[in-house]
Amino acid sequence: MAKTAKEMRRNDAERTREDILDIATEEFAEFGLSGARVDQIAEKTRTSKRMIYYYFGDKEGLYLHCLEEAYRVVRSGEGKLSLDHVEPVEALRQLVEFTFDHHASHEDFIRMVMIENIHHGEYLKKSKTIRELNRTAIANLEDVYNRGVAAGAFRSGVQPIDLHWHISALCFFNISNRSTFSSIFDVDVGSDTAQAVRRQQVVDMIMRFLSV
Amino acid sequence: MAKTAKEMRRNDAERTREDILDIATEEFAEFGLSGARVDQIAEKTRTSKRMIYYYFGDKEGLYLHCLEEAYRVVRSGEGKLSLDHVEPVEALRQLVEFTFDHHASHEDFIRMVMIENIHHGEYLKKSKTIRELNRTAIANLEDVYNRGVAAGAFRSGVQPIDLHWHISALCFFNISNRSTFSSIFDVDVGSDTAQAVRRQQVVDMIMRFLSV
DNA sequence: GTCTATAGCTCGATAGAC
DNA sequence: GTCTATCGAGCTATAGAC
Repeated sequence: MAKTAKEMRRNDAERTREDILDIATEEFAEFGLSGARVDQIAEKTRTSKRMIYYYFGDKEGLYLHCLEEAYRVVRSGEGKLSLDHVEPVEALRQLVEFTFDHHASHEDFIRMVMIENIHHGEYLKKSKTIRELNRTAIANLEDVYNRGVAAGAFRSGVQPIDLHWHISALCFFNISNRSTFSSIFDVDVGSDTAQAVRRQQVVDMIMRFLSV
Repeated sequence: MAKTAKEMRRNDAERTREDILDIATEEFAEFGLSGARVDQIAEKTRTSKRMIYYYFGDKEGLYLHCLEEAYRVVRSGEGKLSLDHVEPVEALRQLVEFTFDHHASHEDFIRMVMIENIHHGEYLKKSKTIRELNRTAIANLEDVYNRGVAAGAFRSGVQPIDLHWHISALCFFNISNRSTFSSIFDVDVGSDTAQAVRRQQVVDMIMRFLSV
């Protein structure tokens, strides 16, 4: 079915918005909120600075939209994991490995979260969208954990949110502090072999944390 | 003994430098390298913008000196721990608790490291000083770990640097991602009770990681 | 205190679909 | 005529530097 001219134009508008968001995310992730330059973002898009202000109001509005988009991408990736019919120990292992790999392949997301923490989370606070996106992340984990406790595989008494905290901490730090850690200890913690060891250790650590 | 006029002046100069460094660290830690304002730093010191450029060359030079100073403060704090005559399990517990508490009470340091990671560690790379400061941090840990293995309390085969990585990850993330984590899950992860639980869990996690 | 570059931001206008 | 997406030029404040 042929699109009407109006739809065509709306799609173009939508593509323009997405183009701006993609480029802006790269720039904010690389240089931070204050370091990123609206001029630079505009130059890299196929549109103009005028359109950035037209669609997003100001630099901070653009940043907030980029932050929301970054969370959306990551959580939608997590949503694709279906662990309902996997036995709990194996399910948890898969969940941890997935988080580790996913964070490693979404460095822009990690950097956006770092930057947002530098800003004391003030933009995230404004976004109902992001909070809603994350609620479901805990639900999956809680299900796996509860099944594991019921099966006698995990000790009881651990809060799902605490478990999530530990998984996040290990997988997040792996990317966020790679530069300084490598530099200080003169090792390349990002190398394939180093990452394989790290991945195994993180899984091991979470498993041991839950073992009875 | 009375100081000569020349010594007095040197002390004043030293105090001026330290004053600038202290204020600048606060500003960089709060706003980042690009976000911090030289004007603002100058205004908060008891000296002038002219002196900042006199002592530190430019904004980036000032930033690098602040980064070095932040590492110096933290590592000198760690140096005060003497664990040589404490039995290994207890020594490790103290070391983890110390790291946890120390990071929690030096938020500016955490933020400087976050900011430096956003900059891909490019300034840290330039600083021989910082790398040298950190070498000794591993040595203490290695001694405790080796004694634990010899005593049959820890499993063998763990690299001291990996152990350090895990301790750092958990203690660092606890501060670095506090804002976004609290916001997303509508909990105050920084509250006293939450921190007490977290501290215990982190110790537990490291102990379980090393248990035979 | 002063200089200069540049940052974020805005205005006026236009082309094309209805 | 109206509305929406778009553009280029330019304004104003302020940053780093000396």
